[in-house]
This record gives sequence, C-alpha cells and structure tokens, in this order.
Amino acid sequence: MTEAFYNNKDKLYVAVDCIIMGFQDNELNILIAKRPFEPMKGGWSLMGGFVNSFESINEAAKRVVGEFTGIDDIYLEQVGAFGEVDRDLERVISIGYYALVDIEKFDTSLAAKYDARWVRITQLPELIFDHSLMVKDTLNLLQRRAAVKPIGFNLLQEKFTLPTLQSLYESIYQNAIDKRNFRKKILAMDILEKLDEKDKTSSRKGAFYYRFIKEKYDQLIQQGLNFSI
Amino acid sequence: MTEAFYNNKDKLYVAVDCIIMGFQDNELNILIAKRPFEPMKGGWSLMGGFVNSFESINEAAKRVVGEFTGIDDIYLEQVGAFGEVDRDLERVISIGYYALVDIEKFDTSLAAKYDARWVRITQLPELIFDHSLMVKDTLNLLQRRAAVKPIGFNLLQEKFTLPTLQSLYESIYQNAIDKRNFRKKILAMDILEKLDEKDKTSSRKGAFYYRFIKEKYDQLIQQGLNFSI
DNA sequence: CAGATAAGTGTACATAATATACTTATTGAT
DNA sequence: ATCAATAAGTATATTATGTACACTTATCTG
Repeated sequence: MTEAFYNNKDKLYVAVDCIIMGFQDNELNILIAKRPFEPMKGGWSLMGGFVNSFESINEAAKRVVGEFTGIDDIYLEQVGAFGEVDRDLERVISIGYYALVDIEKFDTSLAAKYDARWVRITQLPELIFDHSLMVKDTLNLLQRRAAVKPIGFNLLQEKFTLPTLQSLYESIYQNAIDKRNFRKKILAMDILEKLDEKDKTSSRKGAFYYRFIKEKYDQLIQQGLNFSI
Repeated sequence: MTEAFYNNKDKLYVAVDCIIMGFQDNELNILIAKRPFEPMKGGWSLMGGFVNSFESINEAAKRVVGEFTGIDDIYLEQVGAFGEVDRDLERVISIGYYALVDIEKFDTSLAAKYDARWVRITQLPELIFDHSLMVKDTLNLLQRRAAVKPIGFNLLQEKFTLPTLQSLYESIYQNAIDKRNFRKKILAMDILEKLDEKDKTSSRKGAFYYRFIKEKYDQLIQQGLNFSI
C-alpha cells in the first residue's frame, strides 16, 4: 500500500510568508502588518498564511498576496524554505516568496483591515520570528535577479521616466549610480520606447516617459543577447 | 491560546531531497538510487527522507546525506522548496538541498545497501517525480555560486592539480575553458599553494599538486576583494 | 526676463575578458 | 642512448566593458 510508507512520518504546518515589494518615494517599500493574534501579537510581521493541502505552494503565495493587496498581477519568486525548529511557537515550516507589485494598484481599504502599511526598506522595524532574515535574503536575491532580468519594471507603472528607473535600481542596490553611465547602458539595450509625453511633477524641465517593450526584450533574448545592469 | 490559531490548519508531509554531488572521471557525478518501495518502485530517485518535527530542515538534509554516503564533512545549500500538489502520490512538500562531497570519502558499502550509484551529470536517466527539475535547478544555482565562491574545492581531495580543477569548472559550466586564461585567473587570486609533489597518473610530465588555502581566501575577502571565475 | 531646478548629453581612461601557439618534462619503446 | 608520444606549462596582443567626470538645456516661477 502506498500510504504505508508515509504513515508513520510526522506532518508539519507549512506556511508561506510574502515579502511584498512596491516602489514609492524613490525607494523600495515592503508591506508589513501589526500581528492581530498570538503568538507575537502586536509585532511587525510579513504577510503570511498557511498552505492548504489542495493548493501548491506557489498558489498559496499568490493567494496570500491577493488577500492582502487586492492585486493579482504580480511577479512572484520563491526565496526559500525556512525551517528552524524554534522559528515559530508551533513547528511551522515557512516558505518565503517575494512579490513585486505596482503599488498604484494596491487596494488601500485592505491596509486598514489588516493594519498593514508600506514601509521603506531602509526603515523597517525589527520583524517577528525570522521575517527580518527573509527580507535580507530577498534583497540579496533581488539584487542578483535584477542584474540579469528586467524584473524591476514590475514595480513601476507602465510609463516611467529614466530618473525614476534609476532611483529604482539605486534603491535595489543601495548605492548611487552615475546617470550618464546608467542611461547609456539601459538605452543601449534597446528595450525601452521613448514617449512624447513628459512627467513634470519633479522638475520644471520635465522628464520624458518611457515604456518597457517586452516583445523586444524577448526577441533579443532569443537571439542570445543578455540583459545586464 | 496559542494553538487555537493554528489548530484548524492542514498539516503536510515535509521531505528533503538531496542532490549529492561528487567529482569523478573529470565530471560531476550525482548519487541516485533505484527506489525500493512504492510509489514509483524501481524508478531512479534522489536521496531523500522526511523531516521530523524535532529537527530543522538543514539538519534533516545533513542527516540524509550522512545516511546515504557515510560522509558528514559536506557543503550543503538549499535549492528551494518544491510544492506542486501532485508532485508525489501523497501531498508532500519537498525541500531540495545540494551537497558537495569528496567522493573519495564515500562509504561504498552503502551503495549496495541502498542500490545507489554515482552517475555522470551528463548521463542521468529520467528521475521520478520532480527530481530531474531539482537537478536542473541545482546545476543553475551551482553555476552562479561557483562563479563567486570557492565552493568547488569541496568536491576535490585536499591536493589537486590545475588540470583537474579546470576540468571541474568545465563540468560545472559545461563548456571548455582555455587553460592559459584559466591558470592566469585562478593563480592571480593567490589562494592556491603549489606543492613539490606531482601527479603522474594522467601524463608523463606530471602535473603539480596544489592546495586551497582557506585562511588566505578568508583574509582576502575581508579586505574586500572578490573571488570571480 | 532672470533665476532656479532637475533633465539630458559625450569622451577619455582603466580594467577585465578573450583569442591565440609554442616549449618542456617525462616515460616507454626501439 | 635516442626518439616518439603526451599532456603540462607558459605570455602577449586585442577587444570589450566599466568607470570617472562637467557642462548645457528645457521649463516654470516670481
């Protein structure tokens, strides 16, 4: 019998914890919440939930991000499994996922419901359990990913300016980038379309909007070229 | 009560599957076994086991590698969690770990016991469940890691020749490397010590043995230099 | 119309990656 | 003893990439 082999093994709680990232005020922001129940009631926490037996762990993460943001158009990637015995009060294996969302699509009514808020990544409070470690691992992973894949655009609105895009990369890598070098590199890839319209909210001169052309990117990749910031 | 919040949630089986890698015949080898029980009895499988409630997932992986190789001096890193609903017959979340071992330390008596054998990574058969995917993800991860960390030495004996080291990197990256460029780069890092002794098993001239000096590497890293192949 | 502000632009230099061919040490066979 | 065979070992030139650096331009406001 199939079950015979498994029967005497332990079963554990399995959770997903989501590092939900948005871009706002020229900085990466992460959605965190005040935990409304014990254990660690009142502590700052990532958005999480338990994995049900009928859903994959990816589906669970997508569900959790949807529940807490109202957004289902997200970039989602697994950070890894966190499984120290004492990471929670009960024995819970948690699988970390980071999500990149367009913060403009955030359903703000949910912020009140869950006592959740966007906090700049440089100003995060200490989080409960191993959640701070999850954020640290995520930033590491994001830095490696963003260097070789155009995932940053998932954090922006469809139209964005080059100064905004540069701020995004500066926030991801936590260091300043020379704007001439940045523009040279990003424009040389030939995956952005310059629009006629300007954004004048942050300067008198205004900065031209650009658009990421996914089709062109896919085509270049197929030709063996590679994205690299 | 703490348990109240968790109580109505599903518990799942959690396993670890280990991609145990050795280096032999100038190629990466992976330890696989013929599965002795249902489901998928007789199929080729990675080395795995269930996570017990009293051990961390890292500990579980280390235990499994020890059980199947007799080696406890290993480099271990998590590949990620695999959680499709139908990845096994029962609902089992599996966490993949790859291990780099010195294949000379392998306890060969265990090979018979578990019907396990070392197979070249280029000649792996189709594995059961999602194990082939785990191997693919591992090779990817290993390629990125080996480029920036000297983890390859975990696969070699303490003394090794430069031609052997080069073969190792060629096997990891699955392409040929020019030996002049390779030697220039690896020696420039100044983390290898040349020994007086030669290995004459593969040529009449013989190749000098070298040794990896971890202390020197650690020192260089502390000074902000970085390893890069 | 002058001043303020951020957007936008080009070149020179340094570093790193890549391509390329001959010499040397040693053993085994004659 | 000499030669043939084999893999180990070695240096340089070229190209590509990354980095450093300062002035001009468009537009709004007062």
